[in-house]
Amino acid sequence: MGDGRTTATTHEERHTGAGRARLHEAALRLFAEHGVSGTSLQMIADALGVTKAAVYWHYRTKDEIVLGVLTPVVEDLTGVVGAARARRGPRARTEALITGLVDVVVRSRMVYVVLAGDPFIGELLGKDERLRAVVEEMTDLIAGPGHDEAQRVSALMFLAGLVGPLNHPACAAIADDDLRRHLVDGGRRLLLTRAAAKG
Amino acid sequence: MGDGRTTATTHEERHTGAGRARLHEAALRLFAEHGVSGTSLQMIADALGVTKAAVYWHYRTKDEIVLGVLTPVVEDLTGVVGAARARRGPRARTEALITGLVDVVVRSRMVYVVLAGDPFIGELLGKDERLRAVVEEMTDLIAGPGHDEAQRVSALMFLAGLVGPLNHPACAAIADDDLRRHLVDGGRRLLLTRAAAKG
DNA sequence: GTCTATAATGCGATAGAC
DNA sequence: GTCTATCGCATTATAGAC
Repeated sequence: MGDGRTTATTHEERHTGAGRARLHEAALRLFAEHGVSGTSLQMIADALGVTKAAVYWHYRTKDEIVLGVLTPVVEDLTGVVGAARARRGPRARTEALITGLVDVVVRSRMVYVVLAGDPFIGELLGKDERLRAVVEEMTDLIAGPGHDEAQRVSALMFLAGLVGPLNHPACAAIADDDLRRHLVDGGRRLLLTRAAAKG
Repeated sequence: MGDGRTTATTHEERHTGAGRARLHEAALRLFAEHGVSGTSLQMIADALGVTKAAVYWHYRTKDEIVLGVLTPVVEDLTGVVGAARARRGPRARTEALITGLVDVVVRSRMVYVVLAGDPFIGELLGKDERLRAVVEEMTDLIAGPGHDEAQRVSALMFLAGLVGPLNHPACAAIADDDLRRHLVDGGRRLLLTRAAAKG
Protein backbone atom coordinates (compact mmCIF):
# COMPACT_ATOMS: atom_id res chain seq x y z
CA MET A 1 0.00 0.00 0.00
CA GLY A 2 1.00 3.59 -0.31
CA ASP A 3 2.62 3.19 -3.73
CA GLY A 4 1.43 4.77 -6.93
CA ARG A 5 -1.25 2.22 -7.69
CA THR A 6 -4.75 3.46 -7.03
CA THR A 7 -6.22 -0.03 -7.15
CA ALA A 8 -3.80 -2.74 -6.13
CA THR A 9 -4.98 -5.95 -7.72
CA THR A 10 -3.17 -9.20 -8.19
CA HIS A 11 -4.49 -11.80 -10.55
CA GLU A 12 -6.44 -13.44 -7.74
CA GLU A 13 -7.86 -10.28 -6.27
CA ARG A 14 -9.66 -9.06 -9.33
CA HIS A 15 -13.03 -10.27 -8.14
CA THR A 16 -13.01 -7.88 -5.19
CA GLY A 17 -12.78 -4.67 -7.23
CA ALA A 18 -15.55 -2.09 -7.46
CA GLY A 19 -15.47 -2.21 -11.24
CA ARG A 20 -16.78 -5.73 -11.06
CA ALA A 21 -20.09 -4.51 -9.64
CA ARG A 22 -20.57 -2.07 -12.50
CA LEU A 23 -19.69 -4.83 -14.97
CA HIS A 24 -22.23 -7.20 -13.40
CA GLU A 25 -24.89 -4.51 -13.50
CA ALA A 26 -24.34 -3.67 -17.17
CA ALA A 27 -23.93 -7.28 -18.30
CA LEU A 28 -27.01 -8.42 -16.40
CA ARG A 29 -29.27 -5.81 -17.95
CA LEU A 30 -28.05 -6.77 -21.42
CA PHE A 31 -28.30 -10.51 -20.75
CA ALA A 32 -31.89 -10.15 -19.55
CA GLU A 33 -32.89 -8.04 -22.54
CA HIS A 34 -31.05 -9.68 -25.44
CA GLY A 35 -30.11 -13.04 -23.98
CA VAL A 36 -26.56 -14.19 -23.27
CA SER A 37 -25.88 -15.30 -26.83
CA GLY A 38 -27.37 -12.07 -28.12
CA THR A 39 -25.06 -9.98 -25.96
CA SER A 40 -21.52 -9.38 -27.23
CA LEU A 41 -18.58 -8.25 -25.16
CA GLN A 42 -18.61 -5.13 -27.30
CA MET A 43 -22.12 -4.32 -26.10
CA ILE A 44 -21.05 -4.74 -22.49
CA ALA A 45 -17.97 -2.60 -23.05
CA ASP A 46 -20.04 0.12 -24.75
CA ALA A 47 -22.52 0.15 -21.86
CA LEU A 48 -19.61 0.73 -19.49
CA GLY A 49 -17.96 3.29 -21.76
CA VAL A 50 -14.78 1.23 -22.08
CA THR A 51 -13.22 -1.14 -24.60
CA LYS A 52 -13.47 -4.91 -24.84
CA ALA A 53 -9.92 -5.28 -23.57
CA ALA A 54 -10.89 -3.50 -20.35
CA VAL A 55 -13.67 -6.02 -19.83
CA TYR A 56 -11.18 -8.84 -20.30
CA TRP A 57 -9.11 -7.51 -17.43
CA HIS A 58 -11.90 -8.57 -15.05
CA TYR A 59 -12.84 -11.86 -16.67
CA ARG A 60 -10.92 -14.12 -18.97
CA THR A 61 -13.89 -15.56 -20.87
CA LYS A 62 -17.51 -14.77 -21.54
CA ASP A 63 -18.55 -17.87 -19.62
CA GLU A 64 -16.83 -16.47 -16.55
CA ILE A 65 -18.75 -13.23 -16.88
CA VAL A 66 -22.02 -15.12 -16.96
CA LEU A 67 -21.02 -17.23 -13.98
CA GLY A 68 -19.83 -14.14 -12.16
CA VAL A 69 -23.22 -12.53 -12.65
CA LEU A 70 -25.11 -15.65 -11.58
CA THR A 71 -22.94 -16.78 -8.66
CA PRO A 72 -24.48 -14.62 -5.89
CA VAL A 73 -27.96 -15.88 -6.75
CA VAL A 74 -26.75 -19.45 -7.15
CA GLU A 75 -25.36 -19.28 -3.64
CA ASP A 76 -28.60 -17.82 -2.30
CA LEU A 77 -30.54 -20.58 -4.01
CA THR A 78 -28.24 -23.21 -2.53
CA GLY A 79 -29.19 -21.87 0.89
CA VAL A 80 -32.89 -21.95 0.04
CA VAL A 81 -32.66 -25.52 -1.20
CA GLY A 82 -30.82 -26.56 1.96
CA ALA A 83 -33.39 -24.92 4.20
CA ALA A 84 -36.26 -26.48 2.27
CA ARG A 85 -34.68 -29.92 2.48
CA ALA A 86 -34.44 -29.60 6.26
CA ARG A 87 -38.25 -29.47 6.50
CA ARG A 88 -40.14 -32.71 6.96
CA GLY A 89 -42.90 -33.65 4.59
CA PRO A 90 -43.20 -32.78 0.92
CA ARG A 91 -45.77 -30.03 1.48
CA ALA A 92 -43.62 -28.24 4.04
CA ARG A 93 -40.62 -28.54 1.71
CA THR A 94 -42.61 -27.15 -1.19
CA GLU A 95 -43.89 -24.26 0.92
CA ALA A 96 -40.36 -23.46 2.06
CA LEU A 97 -39.06 -23.57 -1.48
CA ILE A 98 -41.81 -21.30 -2.79
CA THR A 99 -41.25 -18.58 -0.20
CA GLY A 100 -37.46 -18.90 -0.24
CA LEU A 101 -37.22 -18.94 -4.01
CA VAL A 102 -39.57 -15.99 -4.42
CA ASP A 103 -37.56 -14.07 -1.86
CA VAL A 104 -34.36 -14.63 -3.81
CA VAL A 105 -35.74 -13.87 -7.27
CA VAL A 106 -37.48 -10.67 -6.20
CA ARG A 107 -34.30 -9.45 -4.54
CA SER A 108 -32.26 -10.18 -7.64
CA ARG A 109 -35.03 -9.64 -10.22
CA MET A 110 -33.24 -9.96 -13.55
CA VAL A 111 -30.71 -12.59 -12.52
CA TYR A 112 -33.36 -15.29 -12.32
CA VAL A 113 -34.60 -14.28 -15.76
CA VAL A 114 -31.20 -15.22 -17.13
CA LEU A 115 -30.70 -18.25 -14.90
CA ALA A 116 -34.05 -19.87 -15.62
CA GLY A 117 -34.97 -18.42 -18.97
CA ASP A 118 -31.84 -18.21 -21.08
CA PRO A 119 -30.99 -21.10 -23.41
CA PHE A 120 -27.29 -20.40 -22.93
CA ILE A 121 -27.54 -21.61 -19.33
CA GLY A 122 -28.27 -25.10 -20.56
CA GLU A 123 -24.81 -25.18 -22.08
CA LEU A 124 -23.26 -23.82 -18.89
CA LEU A 125 -24.89 -26.55 -16.80
CA GLY A 126 -22.46 -29.04 -18.30
CA LYS A 127 -19.46 -26.89 -17.41
CA ASP A 128 -20.19 -25.64 -13.89
CA GLU A 129 -20.93 -28.17 -11.19
CA ARG A 130 -22.43 -25.81 -8.61
CA LEU A 131 -24.80 -24.38 -11.17
CA ARG A 132 -25.87 -27.82 -12.33
CA ALA A 133 -26.30 -29.02 -8.75
CA VAL A 134 -28.57 -26.24 -7.53
CA VAL A 135 -30.81 -26.32 -10.59
CA GLU A 136 -31.14 -30.09 -10.32
CA GLU A 137 -31.79 -30.10 -6.58
CA MET A 138 -34.32 -27.30 -6.84
CA THR A 139 -36.22 -29.14 -9.54
CA ASP A 140 -36.03 -32.44 -7.71
CA LEU A 141 -37.42 -30.94 -4.52
CA ILE A 142 -40.76 -30.01 -6.05
CA ALA A 143 -40.83 -32.00 -9.28
CA GLY A 144 -38.65 -35.03 -8.62
CA PRO A 145 -39.58 -38.63 -8.02
CA GLY A 146 -42.24 -38.93 -5.35
CA HIS A 147 -44.43 -36.37 -7.09
CA ASP A 148 -47.02 -37.39 -9.64
CA GLU A 149 -47.21 -36.19 -13.21
CA ALA A 150 -49.61 -33.34 -12.50
CA GLN A 151 -47.44 -32.01 -9.70
CA ARG A 152 -44.33 -32.13 -11.87
CA VAL A 153 -46.05 -30.10 -14.56
CA SER A 154 -47.23 -27.55 -12.00
CA ALA A 155 -43.76 -27.31 -10.52
CA LEU A 156 -42.15 -26.65 -13.88
CA MET A 157 -44.85 -24.08 -14.61
CA PHE A 158 -43.99 -22.31 -11.38
CA LEU A 159 -40.23 -22.33 -11.88
CA ALA A 160 -40.55 -21.02 -15.43
CA GLY A 161 -43.50 -18.76 -14.58
CA LEU A 162 -41.49 -16.61 -12.20
CA VAL A 163 -39.63 -15.24 -15.20
CA GLY A 164 -42.79 -13.70 -16.67
CA PRO A 165 -43.54 -10.99 -14.12
CA LEU A 166 -39.85 -10.43 -13.42
CA ASN A 167 -38.90 -9.21 -16.86
CA HIS A 168 -42.18 -7.69 -17.96
CA PRO A 169 -42.25 -3.87 -18.01
CA ALA A 170 -45.78 -3.87 -16.57
CA CYS A 171 -44.37 -5.30 -13.33
CA ALA A 172 -41.27 -3.16 -13.03
CA ALA A 173 -43.22 -0.61 -11.00
CA ILE A 174 -44.59 -3.13 -8.50
CA ALA A 175 -43.02 -2.80 -5.06
CA ASP A 176 -40.91 -5.74 -3.93
CA ASP A 177 -43.25 -6.63 -1.07
CA ASP A 178 -46.31 -6.72 -3.30
CA LEU A 179 -44.56 -8.68 -6.04
CA ARG A 180 -43.32 -11.18 -3.47
CA ARG A 181 -46.81 -11.66 -2.11
CA HIS A 182 -48.36 -12.16 -5.56
CA LEU A 183 -45.70 -14.64 -6.63
CA VAL A 184 -46.01 -16.66 -3.42
CA ASP A 185 -49.79 -16.70 -3.80
CA GLY A 186 -49.41 -17.93 -7.35
CA GLY A 187 -46.95 -20.59 -6.30
CA ARG A 188 -49.26 -21.86 -3.55
CA ARG A 189 -52.23 -22.02 -5.88
CA LEU A 190 -50.17 -23.93 -8.41
CA LEU A 191 -48.41 -26.32 -6.08
CA LEU A 192 -50.39 -26.60 -2.85
CA THR A 193 -53.99 -26.87 -4.00
CA ARG A 194 -55.77 -29.78 -5.58
CA ALA A 195 -56.85 -29.54 -9.18
CA ALA A 196 -60.47 -28.46 -9.58
CA ALA A 197 -62.85 -30.87 -11.28
CA LYS A 198 -63.25 -30.19 -14.96
CA GLY A 199 -66.35 -28.10 -15.76
CA MET B 1 -44.92 -29.77 -65.85
CA GLY B 2 -43.18 -32.74 -67.33
CA ASP B 3 -39.93 -30.92 -67.97
CA GLY B 4 -36.62 -31.74 -66.35
CA ARG B 5 -37.26 -29.84 -63.14
CA THR B 6 -38.05 -32.08 -60.22
CA THR B 7 -39.34 -29.20 -58.11
CA ALA B 8 -40.62 -26.25 -60.06
CA THR B 9 -40.33 -23.18 -57.87
CA THR B 10 -40.50 -19.52 -58.74
CA HIS B 11 -39.36 -16.88 -56.35
CA GLU B 12 -42.86 -16.58 -54.92
CA GLU B 13 -43.51 -20.29 -54.66
CA ARG B 14 -40.61 -21.14 -52.43
CA HIS B 15 -42.73 -21.24 -49.34
CA THR B 16 -44.77 -24.13 -50.65
CA GLY B 17 -41.88 -26.54 -51.13
CA ALA B 18 -41.42 -29.69 -49.07
CA GLY B 19 -37.90 -28.62 -48.14
CA ARG B 20 -39.39 -25.81 -46.12
CA ALA B 21 -41.00 -28.25 -43.70
CA ARG B 22 -37.70 -30.00 -43.09
CA LEU B 23 -36.03 -26.63 -42.59
CA HIS B 24 -38.67 -25.57 -40.06
CA GLU B 25 -38.30 -28.82 -38.19
CA ALA B 26 -34.53 -28.60 -37.94
CA ALA B 27 -34.45 -24.89 -37.17
CA LEU B 28 -37.14 -25.17 -34.51
CA ARG B 29 -35.34 -27.92 -32.61
CA LEU B 30 -32.13 -25.88 -32.61
CA PHE B 31 -33.90 -22.64 -31.66
CA ALA B 32 -35.60 -24.32 -28.71
CA GLU B 33 -32.37 -25.90 -27.50
CA HIS B 34 -29.78 -23.17 -28.08
CA GLY B 35 -31.96 -20.11 -28.53
CA VAL B 36 -32.30 -18.13 -31.75
CA SER B 37 -29.15 -16.07 -31.19
CA GLY B 38 -27.28 -19.23 -30.24
CA THR B 39 -28.25 -20.94 -33.48
CA SER B 40 -26.25 -20.17 -36.61
CA LEU B 41 -27.29 -20.87 -40.18
CA GLN B 42 -24.36 -23.27 -40.28
CA MET B 43 -25.93 -25.34 -37.50
CA ILE B 44 -29.23 -25.44 -39.37
CA ALA B 45 -27.48 -26.38 -42.61
CA ASP B 46 -25.50 -29.12 -40.85
CA ALA B 47 -28.67 -30.53 -39.30
CA LEU B 48 -30.16 -30.75 -42.79
CA GLY B 49 -26.98 -32.12 -44.32
CA VAL B 50 -26.68 -29.22 -46.75
CA THR B 51 -24.71 -25.98 -46.97
CA LYS B 52 -25.60 -22.51 -45.78
CA ALA B 53 -26.23 -21.37 -49.33
CA ALA B 54 -28.92 -24.01 -49.70
CA VAL B 55 -30.66 -22.62 -46.63
CA TYR B 56 -30.53 -19.14 -48.14
CA TRP B 57 -32.42 -20.36 -51.15
CA HIS B 58 -35.52 -20.80 -48.95
CA TYR B 59 -35.17 -17.67 -46.84
CA ARG B 60 -33.29 -14.47 -47.46
CA THR B 61 -32.51 -13.62 -43.83
CA LYS B 62 -32.34 -15.30 -40.47
CA ASP B 63 -35.27 -13.16 -39.29
CA GLU B 64 -37.41 -14.62 -42.06
CA ILE B 65 -36.52 -18.13 -40.95
CA VAL B 66 -37.63 -17.33 -37.42
CA LEU B 67 -40.85 -15.76 -38.65
CA GLY B 68 -41.42 -18.69 -40.99
CA VAL B 69 -41.14 -21.08 -38.08
CA LEU B 70 -43.40 -19.01 -35.83
CA THR B 71 -46.06 -17.99 -38.35
CA PRO B 72 -48.31 -21.07 -38.16
CA VAL B 73 -48.54 -20.76 -34.38
CA VAL B 74 -48.99 -16.99 -34.56
CA GLU B 75 -51.97 -17.55 -36.82
CA ASP B 76 -53.38 -20.18 -34.48
CA LEU B 77 -52.98 -17.80 -31.56
CA THR B 78 -54.71 -15.04 -33.47
CA GLY B 79 -57.69 -17.34 -33.80
CA VAL B 80 -57.61 -18.17 -30.10
CA VAL B 81 -57.46 -14.51 -29.15
CA GLY B 82 -60.39 -13.71 -31.44
CA ALA B 83 -62.48 -16.55 -30.01
CA ALA B 84 -61.68 -15.49 -26.45
CA ARG B 85 -62.59 -11.90 -27.18
CA ALA B 86 -65.99 -13.01 -28.46
CA ARG B 87 -66.87 -14.31 -25.00
CA ARG B 88 -68.64 -12.00 -22.60
CA GLY B 89 -67.21 -11.38 -19.16
CA PRO B 90 -63.58 -11.42 -18.12
CA ARG B 91 -63.77 -14.87 -16.51
CA ALA B 92 -65.21 -16.47 -19.61
CA ARG B 93 -62.59 -14.76 -21.72
CA THR B 94 -59.82 -15.96 -19.44
CA GLU B 95 -61.17 -19.51 -19.47
CA ALA B 96 -61.35 -19.45 -23.26
CA LEU B 97 -57.83 -18.15 -23.53
CA ILE B 98 -56.44 -20.78 -21.15
CA THR B 99 -57.96 -23.73 -22.99
CA GLY B 100 -57.31 -22.29 -26.43
CA LEU B 101 -53.75 -21.31 -25.68
CA VAL B 102 -52.92 -24.64 -24.07
CA ASP B 103 -54.38 -26.42 -27.06
CA VAL B 104 -52.13 -24.49 -29.42
CA VAL B 105 -48.93 -24.79 -27.42
CA VAL B 106 -49.31 -28.53 -26.80
CA ARG B 107 -49.90 -29.10 -30.50
CA SER B 108 -46.82 -27.08 -31.43
CA ARG B 109 -44.75 -27.83 -28.30
CA MET B 110 -41.38 -26.24 -29.05
CA VAL B 111 -42.69 -23.31 -31.07
CA TYR B 112 -44.15 -21.64 -28.01
CA VAL B 113 -40.88 -22.17 -26.18
CA VAL B 114 -39.22 -19.97 -28.79
CA LEU B 115 -42.10 -17.53 -29.12
CA ALA B 116 -42.56 -16.85 -25.41
CA GLY B 117 -39.16 -17.73 -24.01
CA ASP B 118 -36.52 -16.51 -26.42
CA PRO B 119 -35.01 -13.06 -25.90
CA PHE B 120 -34.56 -12.69 -29.65
CA ILE B 121 -38.33 -12.46 -30.09
CA GLY B 122 -38.34 -9.15 -28.25
CA GLU B 123 -36.30 -7.70 -31.08
CA LEU B 124 -38.61 -9.23 -33.69
CA LEU B 125 -41.68 -7.66 -32.06
CA GLY B 126 -40.52 -4.29 -33.35
CA LYS B 127 -40.16 -5.58 -36.90
CA ASP B 128 -43.23 -7.76 -37.45
CA GLU B 129 -46.64 -6.26 -36.87
CA ARG B 130 -48.66 -9.47 -36.71
CA LEU B 131 -46.29 -10.92 -34.16
CA ARG B 132 -46.42 -7.79 -32.03
CA ALA B 133 -50.21 -7.62 -32.28
CA VAL B 134 -50.97 -11.15 -31.16
CA VAL B 135 -48.56 -11.04 -28.23
CA GLU B 136 -49.98 -7.70 -27.10
CA GLU B 137 -53.62 -8.75 -27.48
CA MET B 138 -53.01 -12.04 -25.70
CA THR B 139 -51.37 -10.28 -22.78
CA ASP B 140 -54.04 -7.59 -22.66
CA LEU B 141 -56.84 -10.13 -22.54
CA ILE B 142 -55.77 -11.63 -19.24
CA ALA B 143 -53.32 -9.07 -17.88
CA GLY B 144 -54.42 -5.77 -19.36
CA PRO B 145 -56.23 -2.83 -17.79
CA GLY B 146 -59.32 -4.00 -15.96
CA HIS B 147 -57.35 -6.58 -14.04
CA ASP B 148 -55.74 -5.84 -10.71
CA GLU B 149 -52.09 -6.16 -9.89
CA ALA B 150 -52.36 -9.68 -8.49
CA GLN B 151 -54.17 -10.92 -11.57
CA ARG B 152 -51.61 -9.38 -13.89
CA VAL B 153 -48.81 -11.13 -12.06
CA SER B 154 -50.66 -14.44 -12.21
CA ALA B 155 -51.34 -13.98 -15.90
CA LEU B 156 -47.70 -13.33 -16.70
CA MET B 157 -46.76 -16.35 -14.58
CA PHE B 158 -49.11 -18.48 -16.63
CA LEU B 159 -47.92 -17.23 -20.02
CA ALA B 160 -44.28 -17.72 -19.09
CA GLY B 161 -44.95 -20.88 -17.08
CA LEU B 162 -46.18 -22.84 -20.09
CA VAL B 163 -42.61 -22.86 -21.38
CA GLY B 164 -41.36 -24.87 -18.38
CA PRO B 165 -43.10 -28.19 -18.99
CA LEU B 166 -42.91 -27.79 -22.76
CA ASN B 167 -39.15 -27.82 -23.05
CA HIS B 168 -38.27 -29.95 -20.04
CA PRO B 169 -37.10 -33.48 -20.86
CA ALA B 170 -39.12 -34.86 -17.94
CA CYS B 171 -42.31 -33.90 -19.77
CA ALA B 172 -41.36 -35.02 -23.24
CA ALA B 173 -42.87 -38.44 -22.56
CA ILE B 174 -46.22 -37.10 -21.34
CA ALA B 175 -49.05 -37.74 -23.77
CA ASP B 176 -50.60 -34.66 -25.34
CA ASP B 177 -53.98 -35.20 -23.69
CA ASP B 178 -52.47 -35.50 -20.22
CA LEU B 179 -50.18 -32.53 -20.68
CA ARG B 180 -53.09 -30.43 -21.92
CA ARG B 181 -55.15 -31.35 -18.89
CA HIS B 182 -52.36 -30.55 -16.44
CA LEU B 183 -51.61 -27.21 -18.06
CA VAL B 184 -55.26 -26.17 -18.14
CA ASP B 185 -55.62 -27.17 -14.48
CA GLY B 186 -52.59 -25.09 -13.62
CA GLY B 187 -53.90 -22.14 -15.58
CA ARG B 188 -57.27 -22.29 -13.84
CA ARG B 189 -55.71 -22.47 -10.41
CA LEU B 190 -53.50 -19.50 -11.24
CA LEU B 191 -56.08 -17.31 -12.93
CA LEU B 192 -59.54 -18.40 -11.85
CA THR B 193 -59.22 -18.97 -8.11
CA ARG B 194 -58.94 -16.45 -5.33
CA ALA B 195 -55.69 -16.16 -3.44
CA ALA B 196 -55.68 -18.16 -0.23
CA ALA B 197 -55.23 -16.29 3.03
CA LYS B 198 -51.64 -16.25 4.22
CA GLY B 199 -50.93 -18.99 6.78
C1' DG C 1 -32.23 -27.05 -55.19
C1' DT C 2 -27.75 -27.57 -54.01
C1' DC C 3 -23.01 -26.58 -54.60
C1' DT C 4 -18.19 -23.83 -54.20
C1' DA C 5 -16.23 -19.62 -53.37
C1' DT C 6 -16.03 -15.29 -51.48
C1' DA C 7 -17.22 -10.66 -49.58
C1' DA C 8 -17.85 -8.00 -45.49
C1' DT C 9 -18.43 -7.81 -40.91
C1' DG C 10 -18.38 -9.15 -36.10
C1' DC C 11 -16.91 -12.28 -32.66
C1' DG C 12 -14.06 -13.91 -28.53
C1' DA C 13 -9.62 -13.46 -27.05
C1' DT C 14 -4.49 -11.88 -26.65
C1' DA C 15 -0.16 -8.80 -26.60
C1' DG C 16 1.96 -5.02 -25.06
C1' DA C 17 2.15 0.13 -24.24
C1' DC C 18 0.88 3.55 -20.76
C1' DG D 1 -7.27 -0.45 -15.18
C1' DT D 2 -7.61 1.07 -19.55
C1' DC D 3 -5.87 1.69 -24.09
C1' DT D 4 -4.63 0.46 -29.30
C1' DA D 5 -3.90 -3.00 -32.35
C1' DT D 6 -4.31 -7.39 -33.88
C1' DC D 7 -4.99 -12.57 -34.54
C1' DG D 8 -7.87 -16.33 -35.92
C1' DC D 9 -12.17 -17.67 -36.59
C1' DA D 10 -17.37 -17.69 -37.24
C1' DT D 11 -20.97 -15.12 -38.89
C1' DT D 12 -24.61 -13.32 -42.27
C1' DA D 13 -25.19 -12.87 -46.88
C1' DT D 14 -24.25 -12.92 -52.11
C1' DA D 15 -22.62 -14.55 -56.91
C1' DG D 16 -22.47 -17.81 -60.09
C1' DA D 17 -21.60 -22.78 -61.61
C1' DC D 18 -24.10 -27.19 -62.17
